[in-house]
Amino acid sequence: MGVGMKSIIQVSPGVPLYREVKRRITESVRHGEWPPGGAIPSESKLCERFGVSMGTIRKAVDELSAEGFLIRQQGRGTFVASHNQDRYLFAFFHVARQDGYKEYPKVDLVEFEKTRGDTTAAAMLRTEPGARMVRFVNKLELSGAPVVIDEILLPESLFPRLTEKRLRDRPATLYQLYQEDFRVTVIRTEERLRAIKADAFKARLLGMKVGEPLLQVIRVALSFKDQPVELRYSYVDTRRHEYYSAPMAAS
Amino acid sequence: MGVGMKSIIQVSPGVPLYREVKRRITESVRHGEWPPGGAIPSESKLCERFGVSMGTIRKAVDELSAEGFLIRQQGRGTFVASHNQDRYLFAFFHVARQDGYKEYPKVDLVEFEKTRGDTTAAAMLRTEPGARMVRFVNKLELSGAPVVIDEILLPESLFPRLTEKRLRDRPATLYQLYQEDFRVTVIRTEERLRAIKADAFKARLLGMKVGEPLLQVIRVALSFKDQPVELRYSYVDTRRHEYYSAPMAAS
DNA sequence: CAGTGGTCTAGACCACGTC
DNA sequence: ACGTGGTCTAGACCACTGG
Repeated sequence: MGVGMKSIIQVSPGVPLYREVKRRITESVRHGEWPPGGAIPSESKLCERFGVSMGTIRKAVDELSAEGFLIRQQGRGTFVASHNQDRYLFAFFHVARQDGYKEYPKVDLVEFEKTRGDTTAAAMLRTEPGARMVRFVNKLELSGAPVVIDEILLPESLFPRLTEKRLRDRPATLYQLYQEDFRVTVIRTEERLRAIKADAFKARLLGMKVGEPLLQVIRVALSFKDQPVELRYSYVDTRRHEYYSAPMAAS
Repeated sequence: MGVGMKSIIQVSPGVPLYREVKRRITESVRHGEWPPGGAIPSESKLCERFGVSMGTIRKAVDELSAEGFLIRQQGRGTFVASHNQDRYLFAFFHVARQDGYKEYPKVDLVEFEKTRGDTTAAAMLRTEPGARMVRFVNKLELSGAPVVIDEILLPESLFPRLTEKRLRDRPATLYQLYQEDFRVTVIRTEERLRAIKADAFKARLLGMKVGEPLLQVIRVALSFKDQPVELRYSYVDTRRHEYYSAPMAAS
């Protein structure tokens, strides 16, 4: 049938239709039309809505679901990914025991303050230098023993009125809290790793000697359009645990 | 048109056609019909060959190219990924200077022996315990200073007659050597990381003090069907460099 | 059973590379 | 001009989920 009838939606020349469909779907989610965890319209409904054919809808939804943003379930529908789901419990937590056993950590808030980001933090979070930040430190225990310290920096502009109390209420995961309380959805992360010596503060919290090796993970969490939303320094005691890197594909 | 005419290729019920097409394409590459770096037949040719429609071919090639196994180039054709390409130089080398500068390391072979794998190595490489292995150690220099030590274990069954001389000839990358000399193609890797103390051997090679923190990367390289083909222990001096983890998607 | 996503077809035109 | 992959259409049947 070739190009067929004209589509309802307009795109600049050179922009594929399915990209515009992807953009519109993410827009609708961001604007709250379809909440995290909820279903989006069926593929045939989306055809009508956007005036494009099934194949185009499928290509758009295929990619969004490969990016982890939508979740398809045959026979049920397509859902907006939510951090409030089992599948997310270990998606961003990569520490496991050396024998491979994975468990979810018990989290304790040990510090909380409002501060201003230094130049490094401002650069990594793409805020102006000296922007207001929320800074807090969590201690993570596995099988009752402390294994990880997380130092977390959030731009206050994205997380207004985040309180110490809210963090002490033990949200299932931080990224779920970001999503539900602040409509900030973490899509992916970038990480850099180093081996460092434990300082007095970390050694005390982790029950190790000063100077012992510690795995440092510098993580930037990114939302839509690669906007950085969280800077996190993790310190992992790898005497009995390991850090699992995501599988590296050849591409 | 619905199910249309019957396809030439047969599949067990429940196995999608495009999966069978994927399997056949990888088979043809593995059997040497289309060499790494070479072009595979055009999509229309593949339609005839497999007796399926373009859409099905495209879905198969889409996935193989997302897995990094094929490379599409509009207007030119589709090629079998080869480790002998610029894009691969940093695909599996994740160490960069702290300011983000990336360079390709100068490699020196410092040990080479034929040995037998211990139980750990045998388990990770899925060989029988005590299988013959080739073991060698490389020292990697960046900007003239040693930064990484690689200890590499290969099952001799996959790499027969690999000689010390061949490794000293400075192949562009090891994975290129595996591919060209032994038809072993690395598709992806799995990595686990720890922070450890430098021992005397590593401290000497890296020009650091014994006991200084060192990043250990335990990597298993996998080929088709997730067959493990290489076990590598990397030790990275992260005083001036960092280890970049692959981006973590939400899925 | 009706509705969803999953697979598949047989075409068409477009954008790009090469000659 | 020609062949490649990239996009898109308008359908069809299949497999699964839920009432």
